[in-house]
Amino acid sequence: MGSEVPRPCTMRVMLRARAIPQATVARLPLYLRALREAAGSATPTLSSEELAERAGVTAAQIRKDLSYLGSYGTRGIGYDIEYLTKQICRRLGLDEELRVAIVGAGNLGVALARYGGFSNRGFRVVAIFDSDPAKVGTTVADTKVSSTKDMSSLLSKRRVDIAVITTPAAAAQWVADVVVGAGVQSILNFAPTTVSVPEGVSIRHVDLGIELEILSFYRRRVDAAAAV
Amino acid sequence: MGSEVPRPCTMRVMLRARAIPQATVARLPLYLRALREAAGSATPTLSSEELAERAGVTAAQIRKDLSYLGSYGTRGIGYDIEYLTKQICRRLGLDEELRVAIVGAGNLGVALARYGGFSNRGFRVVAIFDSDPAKVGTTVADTKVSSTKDMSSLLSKRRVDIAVITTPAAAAQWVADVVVGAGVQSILNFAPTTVSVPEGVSIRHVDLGIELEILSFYRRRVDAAAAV
DNA sequence: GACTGTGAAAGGGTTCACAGCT
DNA sequence: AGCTGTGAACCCTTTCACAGTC
Repeated sequence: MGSEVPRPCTMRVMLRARAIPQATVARLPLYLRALREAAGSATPTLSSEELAERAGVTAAQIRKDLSYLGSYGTRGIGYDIEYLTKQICRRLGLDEELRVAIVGAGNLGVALARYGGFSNRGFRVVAIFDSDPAKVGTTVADTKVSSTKDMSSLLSKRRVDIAVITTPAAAAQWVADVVVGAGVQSILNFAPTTVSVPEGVSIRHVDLGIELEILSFYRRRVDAAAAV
Repeated sequence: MGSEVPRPCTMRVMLRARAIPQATVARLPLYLRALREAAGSATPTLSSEELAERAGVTAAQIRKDLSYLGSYGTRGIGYDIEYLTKQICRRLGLDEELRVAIVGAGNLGVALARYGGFSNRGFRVVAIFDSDPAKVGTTVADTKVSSTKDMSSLLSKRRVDIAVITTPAAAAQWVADVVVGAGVQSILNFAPTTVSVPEGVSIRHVDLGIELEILSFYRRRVDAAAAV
């Protein structure tokens, strides 16, 4: 995954609780996913070791990470699946529905709009935009595609929390500027280019080509290992 | 960024050159992208500061990272765009075409197959698989969709380097097992579940829901900042 | 006995600051 | 003068090991 989020100074904002390290924040959703998978299992509790196994990290890591949230486990027993799930959700701000807009109704944009993983995780796609007049007015996954000309007004009217950019690289910075101008403070960028945003706005980058290029590097190393 | 790649021990394999830190490897593709964007510019060279600006990192970081590759810059001048591009490509193993298979011809799989960013970056989609008989035989982006039953044989016959998993979560582990069994050593997993692979196989995870959940956390923090 | 929570130690990664080249 | 390359300092993250609790 590509990513950059908080300036160190943004973190210092947290006054009350222990600050949660970035690295931990990035893993909490992983634990959440593992907990949901485990929700149907026989026992209502889970040890750090079992959770670690499911999430693909070490048990010590789990315990350390969860300790930043508070003491939600029981010594000698483990963690209550349902309770821990609720606590992590709360800490991630997932206890209220988050409203998502997708900008760019190309293949990827449409794929994301139809992606089932959003709705059952508390996200709702409330707007889809495209600059192509032929696409404007069509319906994708129960949502009408709007013109990018109307972005500014519609973004605030529909109270969008997160904007997902799936336009070509050339349009990405412009889209980000408009979106930020409309008050959106969180952006997920799939366009293969660097996008800059003002202080206080969070942006994460996902570049499919980059993921493949990183794999390419380690492929070579593996070959070398085989050759030794 | 979702991801896990090399056990620490895998790194120790490198005998000849200075080992390149993981964090640096993950940034090299970023520099590559920035260099390509700068390729059309007036000057044939670029300072670490200019490159940093384009890639969204600090100049010191650029210099440190590039120093792991060798001394490819010129003091007082900067880096030659074309030469540096070539060197990074070589180090990432991108000087030969890499052959990609996509498993799962749903919305996301099709979007990826059609994604232009692959071909112009040296990747070639040579196979697409799906378990749905209705999809098998159809053509997506000039490639015939094959049955997942034929994966094992086709993966080796077509010399696939990297497998991309875009199936539902329930099928992901099975797909990974088959793919690894066929000799593929690099996997990019989009299924929202943890997949385990044997030592020596590289896997990276991209989970769209997780990216949104991470953004959700920092959204809260930003609100807190505004409130202070 | 089993398992969590956490200080302390170890390990990586980033930033600094400047020596060294052109 | 301008900019790279790099040891050293700093900071963040992970791992260890064990005290604390059920």
